[in-house]
Parts: sequence; structure tokens; C-alpha cells
Amino acid sequence: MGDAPNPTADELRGIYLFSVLDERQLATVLETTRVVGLDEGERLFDHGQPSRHYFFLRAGELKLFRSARDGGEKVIEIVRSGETFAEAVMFMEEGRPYPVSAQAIVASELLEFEQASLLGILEESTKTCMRLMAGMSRRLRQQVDDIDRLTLHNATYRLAAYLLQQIPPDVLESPELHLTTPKHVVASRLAIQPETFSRILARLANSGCVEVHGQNIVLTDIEALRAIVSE
Amino acid sequence: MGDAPNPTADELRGIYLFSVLDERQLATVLETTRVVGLDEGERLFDHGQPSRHYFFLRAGELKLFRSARDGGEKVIEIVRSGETFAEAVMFMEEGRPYPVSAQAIVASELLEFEQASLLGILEESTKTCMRLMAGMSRRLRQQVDDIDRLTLHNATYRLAAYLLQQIPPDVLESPELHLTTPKHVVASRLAIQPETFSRILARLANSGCVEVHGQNIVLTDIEALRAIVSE
DNA sequence: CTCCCGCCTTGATCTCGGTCAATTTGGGTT
DNA sequence: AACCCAAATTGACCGAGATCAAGGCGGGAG
Repeated sequence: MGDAPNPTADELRGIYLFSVLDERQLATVLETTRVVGLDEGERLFDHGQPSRHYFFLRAGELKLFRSARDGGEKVIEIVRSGETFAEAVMFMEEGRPYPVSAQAIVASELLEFEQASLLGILEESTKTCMRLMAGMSRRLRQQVDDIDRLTLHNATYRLAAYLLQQIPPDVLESPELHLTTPKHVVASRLAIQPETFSRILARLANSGCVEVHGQNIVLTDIEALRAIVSE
Repeated sequence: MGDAPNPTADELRGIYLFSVLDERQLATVLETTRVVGLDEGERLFDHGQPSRHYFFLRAGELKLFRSARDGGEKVIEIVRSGETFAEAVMFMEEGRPYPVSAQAIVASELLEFEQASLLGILEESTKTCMRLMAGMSRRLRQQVDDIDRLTLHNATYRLAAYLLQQIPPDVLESPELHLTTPKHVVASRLAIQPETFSRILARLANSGCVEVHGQNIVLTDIEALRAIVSE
């Protein structure tokens, strides 16, 4: 490879978590920062493994998931480029094991940070504490939403809600969206089997809500989708 | 009433979140602390309502839950006396709405704190930030465990895991435990219908794993329960 | 003691989504 | 082009758990 640029203070400053750090603090973080490349399908860490790092996804896409002994798999979160993850693990007791496994969906490039370097900074930067807590609070709420959907709503609802959520925030009238992720991964994210996922999407298609062309999905009737989601 | 004692600095010091505060900081918190009594079934706050307070449960028990329009209800967490809750809400964006509703399962007594008083303290007490983050991190992990159980395991597994989890940590050989909570609430916590809950418990009973006497359940064969959970 | 109302239990039936199995599709490789 | 393999689709069937419908039990109020 060799074309992976080394991280700079400027790059770090662009990451929300680090955006209020001063030069010295940024330098401290940079000292132990490593660039990590991941091939498609490669594991970054495993559930239960002791954690010493947290990460920023520069490019690519990966999934955080749990596995069952029978081979079943549940995607807890899909991480997209520009996001940090596993930064909350360091506050856990018991040797700080990762609560999920992480695997690249496509070839990816990440920055790997030492937990220790951030802990020192948190001691002196209450602002950074606030950023970290804001992120944790958001995740907490998202997970409550996930539990709500899993237990109080059916698979069609969950899929419709997911599609609506994928609409870029700035676009009002753009009903076309591109699944960056293989359908079976999205299915697992929604706790649906691939076969059922396919059937529900087909049903939405021939009831006129959506048009499916492989990874591209046109939301031809947003209102109908909203109707499904509003009960 | 009138028999609800006013909170003291000492009582606050006994709460994990406040345990590293100095006298002045405790006094600041105390200034805006209120004692709140709740009858059985009474609501403390509702999902979506703007939040200004967080709480400590002095006595009693309450449930944090989500409702569906069809009347369905999912208990997200059962709060027991000695626990704080809703302290993570203040870091949420968008007017900080409560992500769940809170309702007393039995008559309860709580302390109500203003979010604003803690925010000021967090600015100057990085140690308190750490405590708060530790609590949030633990909740985050618990919710991942919940999602795991909901999606990767069946109702019998969830019930068995719940029973095993209720064993007091100090007791090794005590197979007897008391449900402090009505069975239909536990059922909702586990995302099981009351009828199914009852049937599964009956099945565990006459396969010799447990003995049920109303609210009291004797775990007669812990190993068998462990076997169900290790699948 | 008796009544009453919620909670719990038990039975019968239904259904959504999972499982098993067989194709089909499509991007990537030689 | 012909081939390959993983992903996706489609069909037939099944089953865990939900729903609908009666009872039974137990504790608090009069």
C-alpha cells in the first residue's frame, strides 16, 4: 500500500471528539495513533476481547455485531466513514472487553487510538468529556429506539423506517437512495432473515411504494411508507 | 404524608454519582433538590416530554417503558431503590425529550434533581464526569445484551437468563428468589406476552428446574437453567 | 365472611416470520 | 466467452409465540 497518509493534527481536529483539543493534546493523541487497513471481511476485534483502542473510520464501512453459537449473527450498528466507535468501551469494568465484534464490510482504512491517551485528556478537558457524553447519550437513545422497533413493531415497519431514515437530511424531494451495504447486512441490522427481507421489499415494490434496481431503491411513494411507520 | 425526610448532604454523598463532590457542590445540588412521592401506577414523566430533571429512587420500584399506539408496552428497564435514572438525558439534542416513560410499580419516593445544577458541577469535576460516563457505558452494554437476547435467543432462554440474573451476588447456594415485580411487568421487560410467560414458567416447573409459589420462585436446578442459557 | 377486581393460568387457534430447498442473478476472474 | 461463487430471489412448509377466550386464584374493602 503506502498511499495511506499519516494522520495530522488537522485531521484530528476535524473529528468531533477531538475538536476542542489544543496543540499539545492533539500531539499527545497523535503519538500513539496508527493507521490500520482492513480488507473486505477482515476482523478488527472480537466480542469479549480486551480493549485497548478506539477508532475513527477514515474510509470504507464496517459492521459491529454479536454472534450466537448456532451461527446466527445480529448487526448492532453499521459504521460509516467519518464516524468514531468503541470510544465508550474504556469506561467499562472487568478488563474492558469489547461488547461486540467489528468486521469490514468493504476494504477500509481507520485510525487506531490508544484509550490511555484519551483518558489523560479527559482529566483536563471537561469539554471533551461533554462531547463524549453527548455521543454516548445519542447511542443510548438510538438503542432504545432499536429495542422499541424490535419488540413493538413488525418487520415491514422496521424496513420502512430504515428506508425513510436513509434519506439524506438535506434532500426533501429525493426519493432515490443507494444501499451502501449488502442487503443481507441490512437485514441483520433489522433482525430480519434475508429471505424475509427480500419478500417484504418485493411486496413494497408491487404495492407501488418503492422501485428496486439492485442496490438502488427509489422511494416512489414516501407518504405510503410514512403511513406504515406512523402505526 | 410529612414523614419523607428532607435530603441531606450525607444522603447525597451516599449516591455514587455524587460521591466525589465537595461540600459546596453538594450544597448547590441540594438547593434545587425536591422529594417526590408517587402512588402505585402514577406517572413520573412521559416519553417525548421535555426533560429538566433526573432522579434517585429512595424507595419503591418503577418501570421505564415505551408504548405503541395499539396499546402494546415494552418495559425497557425496571428501576430499583438506590438507583439513579434519566441522568444521561441532559446530553441529548433537540430539547432533551425523555426517551421513555416512567411509572411507579408500587408507591415510591424519589429525589428530583435539576439538570442545570449537575451541568455546572460537571464543568469543574472531571471525576464526576468519569462516574457519569461509567454509568452510561454500563447501560450501553446492558442494552447491547438486551438486543442480543431479543434477536438471537428465544423466550425460554430470556426467562432462564433473567432468573439466573436475579440471584443475589453474595449467595452461592440460595436457589430461592422473590420477584419484587408483578409477572406481567417482568414479561414485558423480556418482551414476552403474559400468557407465554406463564406457560414457559410452568414448563420449567414440571421439568424440575424451578418451583413456583406465587411471587416466590425456587431455582431447584440451577445447572439445568445454566444449560438453557449456554444453549 | 363474602364480594370483587386484577392478575395469573390454561386451552384452542392463528399468523408472522423462520427454515429448507431450489433457482436465478450478477460481478469478478482466467 | 465461459466459468464461478456469493448474494438474492422465490416457493413450500413449519413452528414459536401471539391472540382470543374462558376460568381460577388471591388479596383488599366493606
